Amino acid sequence: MDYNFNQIEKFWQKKWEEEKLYKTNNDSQKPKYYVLDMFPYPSGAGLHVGHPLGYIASDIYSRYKHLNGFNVLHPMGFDAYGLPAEQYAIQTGQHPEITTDKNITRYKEQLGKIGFCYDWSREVRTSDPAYYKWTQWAFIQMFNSYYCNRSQKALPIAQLISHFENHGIEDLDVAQTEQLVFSAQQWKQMSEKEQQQVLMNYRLAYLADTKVNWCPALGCVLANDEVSEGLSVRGGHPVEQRVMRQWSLRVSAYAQRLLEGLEKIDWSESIKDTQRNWIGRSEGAEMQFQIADKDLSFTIFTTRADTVFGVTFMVLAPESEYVSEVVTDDKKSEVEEYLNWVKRRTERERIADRKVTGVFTGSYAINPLTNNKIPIYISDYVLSGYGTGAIMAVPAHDSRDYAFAKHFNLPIIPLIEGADVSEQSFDAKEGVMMNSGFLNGLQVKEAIAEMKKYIVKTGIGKVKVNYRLRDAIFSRQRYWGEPFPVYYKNDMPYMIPVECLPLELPHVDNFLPTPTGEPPLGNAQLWAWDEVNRKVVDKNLIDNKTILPIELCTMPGFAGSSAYYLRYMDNHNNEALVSKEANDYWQQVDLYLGGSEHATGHLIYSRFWDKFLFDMGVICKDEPFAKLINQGMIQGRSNFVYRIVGTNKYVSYGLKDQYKVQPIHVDVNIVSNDVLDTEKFKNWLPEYKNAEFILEDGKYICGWAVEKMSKSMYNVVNPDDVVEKYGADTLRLYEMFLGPLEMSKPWDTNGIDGVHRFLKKLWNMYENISSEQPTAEELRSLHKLIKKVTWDIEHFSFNTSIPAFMIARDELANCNKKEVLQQFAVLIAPYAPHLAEEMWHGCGNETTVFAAEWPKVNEAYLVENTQKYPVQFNGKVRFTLEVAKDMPKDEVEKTVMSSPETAKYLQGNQPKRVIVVPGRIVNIVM
RNA sequence: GCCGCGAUGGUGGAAUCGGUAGACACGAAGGACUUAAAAUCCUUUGGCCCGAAACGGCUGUGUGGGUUCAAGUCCCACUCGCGGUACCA
Repeated sequence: MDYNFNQIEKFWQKKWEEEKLYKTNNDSQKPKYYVLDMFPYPSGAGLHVGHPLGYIASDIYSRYKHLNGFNVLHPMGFDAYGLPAEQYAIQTGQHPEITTDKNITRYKEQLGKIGFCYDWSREVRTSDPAYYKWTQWAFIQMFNSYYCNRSQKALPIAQLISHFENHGIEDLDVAQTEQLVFSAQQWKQMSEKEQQQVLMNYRLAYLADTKVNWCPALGCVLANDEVSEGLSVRGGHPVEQRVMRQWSLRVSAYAQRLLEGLEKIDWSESIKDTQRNWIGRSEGAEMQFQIADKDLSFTIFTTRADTVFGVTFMVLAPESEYVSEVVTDDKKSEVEEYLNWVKRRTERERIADRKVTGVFTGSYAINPLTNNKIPIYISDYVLSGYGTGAIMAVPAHDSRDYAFAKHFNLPIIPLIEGADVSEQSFDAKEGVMMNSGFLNGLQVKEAIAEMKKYIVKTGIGKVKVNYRLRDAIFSRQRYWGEPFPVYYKNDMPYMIPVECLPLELPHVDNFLPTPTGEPPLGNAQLWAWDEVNRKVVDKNLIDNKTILPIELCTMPGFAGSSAYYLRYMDNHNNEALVSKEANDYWQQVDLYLGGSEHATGHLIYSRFWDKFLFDMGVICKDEPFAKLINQGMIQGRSNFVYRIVGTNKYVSYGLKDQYKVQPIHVDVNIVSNDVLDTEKFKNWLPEYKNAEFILEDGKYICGWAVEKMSKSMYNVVNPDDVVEKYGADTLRLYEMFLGPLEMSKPWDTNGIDGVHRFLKKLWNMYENISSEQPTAEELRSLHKLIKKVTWDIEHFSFNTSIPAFMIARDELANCNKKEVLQQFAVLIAPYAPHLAEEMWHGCGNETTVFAAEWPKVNEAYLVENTQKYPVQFNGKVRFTLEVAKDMPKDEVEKTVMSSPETAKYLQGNQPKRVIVVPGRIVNIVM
């Protein structure tokens, strides 16, 4: 009988659905295991063959865990809000809701064909009001919280208010935007609005004027992780710096916990390193520098406290608040000119053009250790957002300060013995100090510690830890996102009552900003809040007393994806994000699979969000994902034909050097094993209708290259086509066979035949099954396979299992014993579930293979009677000796030494050493 | 610049604890079946050398050194490629 995979797969997919085979319950006596894929954004292009790679891997692991007796949660959903649907809406007028729904339907159809064991009853969509209700709810909780540095956790803002009432800011150690100073008395005298403004300085979700990445092309603000080298990650549009009133999340408050948390999760070192760099902890000191002839000082941050004796000038960031106070009258115009120039420069220009620029303020500071007067400059190489926006410059030991000093002809004082600073600075943190008063003779590390002590003792500064991690800007001037549960009264934001959630996204017809420059939500008619009746009303009714305007921005993409893993645990709950019971049962994600491109975005925000909910007592784990695996990207493999320039003739790859040719991308779907189907090519596009070919060996061979998988390269391979042609099981097996899961690799359909042939052969084994007892040899093959496949799955080494299956099939080619074949079916069930069902049923089982039990290795079957020992002389293998398996080490040695082969190689000499590695090898050193 | 990862036949890759490198698959070559093709099956396939033949010799995992009885694997230095990040004081 033929292996009719299409029929088989359709049959089982239908059956699984009818029997609700993959529905998971929250109450089970079994141990739990939670496997999660990063949910996709449903793009209009549909899935290409690269997308399911991680899904297949997680599906294999889920099925394996299930067969091992775990209650496995393996859900799927959609990150449905996002820019592309909105951009599409602007171009076509199609409402994003419609296109998104259409795309999701398509995705589910495509995923369904691959045979995943998702529990679709737990599906979530970020754009579903029942879902984003909890995104809005979490935002309100953050608004109503502050972060206490002493207890290292988020606490209710009410506690902070009561502190203010009793003590003002005295004895307060909390995360804040800026250091405010007021007493309890002053707090009580503040107006309601003033108090609200003060609280904004502490809330975990806060509204503030912030320097933001503004992308004019997208008409929208972007977070730091959404910008790379001055361009937007999505679309590659230029980004500029702007100050705008924005919502932000105080992620920076959690910097230390986000850093420490990395120690207890099983993620790859590379992704942990990326997060460590992004958090950017640096230990140093803050120091006060007095300004000469003025009653004013300013603070700098440094990690090189040891170099204060070499400070020969100071530099302020152009945006520094001290600039205006420091500039002398005669320098005013010059400074203003410079500041304007800096403002005009785009972020991209600044990065591309690193020439030294700056301007002298006319003022001097006093070096607190040498008491020298040192000039204060302004330059854009100092960033306002890091540290205090001001630095002490040590040209001898910092390359940036060095370049600046050379340019402005400022003194350079070397501080480390033997360091030659005539050509460049000496940046390394090592060596012995000199020219440094009481630090002379100390090692750099000792000097740093010594100077910190001095700074603290004399009160000119304090020890300080700085983080690079910034607060996340949370407003987007966009339509297709979660609405903020916020309305404005007296120009201050207020939260919509939690009982009134969700605040549903209103309908609009125009997705562009309003003529007055407001975000697209400004086009919504029903977008005002009736504070008395607690409902959304027409915005024409706004009277700023009881009918109030609602926030017009929406939340960013990462809002909905930050806590979705919790919602799967209990997705129909309308009373809570997740019930206590559901969360206690599922705890956290045990295995999370997804791309490493989310290292500084989603994977940071999710950890932050989780820690916050943990602080609130909503959930029981303070890390969301216990183990993370990053599957590699699948790149495209493009094919080329070579047109002879100026003709409609195409020359085969091997002959192209004889002509002047132009390579042209050709659709990979009309090429097989790099051989072009010339007839299909002629019909592919009108321009090739009359194409002529110069063949080699009767074939047209195409060239190839690895490129990104994209429409314009004609190298997109659609999983539906592969399923149609080879079946889902072949696709699943082949994607795993392609190489190690975590490595990036090009999709190359060459070779899929081999895997398909294997499944065909496997299928043919399941005819005429007998209930005879298997032989020892057959049991050995089977148990070798059990051992190998078990090890592979446990170690996520799925690619190496497939050869093992192939070898075992070859060894068992003539075995038709039920006992062997049905265990084989269970072993391959995670990889090729449809065929496994057929095999399982072929063995006479009534249940589905999903209900089977994972076979256990019986070591006794693995024992061989004899063992081959390769005998090496000085590392080279000379012959192989077969001895009894259980022969002890010294017996092996004796047997080897007394063999005639050994005598031949020894030629009467005594060996220096004989080494027997148990069960492996004999090494004779002459 | 800094951080991380990688480099093995014509190709994808295997070698899991330092123990016979090249498993498995693709491709290629030759053969069987067939009027023919497809499908299927069999043989060969890192390179070089000797030979009538061998279960013969040499060489071989980016480069150069080292440790070891033994190195693709460990150590040092370097080259190239990929990914991330960048005036972070």
